[in-house]
Amino acid sequence: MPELPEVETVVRSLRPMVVGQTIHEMWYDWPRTLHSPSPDIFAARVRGQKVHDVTRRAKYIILHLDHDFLLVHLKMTGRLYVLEAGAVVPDDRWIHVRFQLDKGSSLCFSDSRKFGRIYLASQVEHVVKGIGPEPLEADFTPEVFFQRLNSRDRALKPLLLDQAFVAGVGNIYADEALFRSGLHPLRRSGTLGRDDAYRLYGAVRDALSAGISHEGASINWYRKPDGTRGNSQDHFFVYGRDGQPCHTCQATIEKIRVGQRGTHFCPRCQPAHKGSAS
DNA sequence: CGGACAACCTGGCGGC
DNA sequence: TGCCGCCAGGTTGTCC
Repeated sequence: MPELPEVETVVRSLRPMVVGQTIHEMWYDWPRTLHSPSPDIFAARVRGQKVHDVTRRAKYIILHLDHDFLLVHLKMTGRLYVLEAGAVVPDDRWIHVRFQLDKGSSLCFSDSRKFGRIYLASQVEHVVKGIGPEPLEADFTPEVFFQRLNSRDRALKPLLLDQAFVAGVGNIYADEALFRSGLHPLRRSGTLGRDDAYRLYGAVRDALSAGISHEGASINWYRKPDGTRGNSQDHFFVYGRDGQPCHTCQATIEKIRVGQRGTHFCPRCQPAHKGSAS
């Protein structure tokens, strides 16, 4: 579910609520959510540690503690939010982990599909391994992107979804970025010229930035930590718009399968290329 | 290296 | 209303 914009929105919302608070106790009812260390060790080790910052790397939410990093990956349906003491308890039967904070407040991890994972590690790198560049960071330049694209020969859609290639892009923003670039999802990465690559570079960054400015997309499960919805879904060009007219050219948006993932594109704005398989 | 597919899980929705 | 199959924002491991 959550991609870079959604995770970034959660991080920004959570940071002022949990920084400075201490984790006093941990409760859980689905052991597999606690990836590592094992639940009993996890609980003992996290107890008493204070939260100093909340940041993001790729789609991981990172809580900086006294001696460790607490990492949360929301996967498809995970939610992370703070419940203040005395607050109206939400009707949420999918809470699987709770961290008791100061003055009766708690940090809740809810996840209906139970794909989400929580880690406790002394180094972020022990958990986040082999991840590609952050697309919104300064060291990610259009020339670097061009070189990376040309060093591979893969359809653009699955390549953008590959976290080792570029961090944080998921199914929604991959489709949105490809539309913004005018490139077909099946176009082979090795066939891109410098101009194409630079255009895609800008499109990826613009799509992600727009997602952040709209506080993420709430299509189904995603909610901001305060329980409200993001608005990014109201600004999509192609995702979920199959059968509807393209905002740019009025052609009908199509949906195909690429690498087992639903893929939306405009057949007129993103024409097939001799270098693509369709 | 790239592609296909199964797993991990549950809920919502469309179709009959 | 009930049941069934399909779909879903992610990632990992296996096999070819």
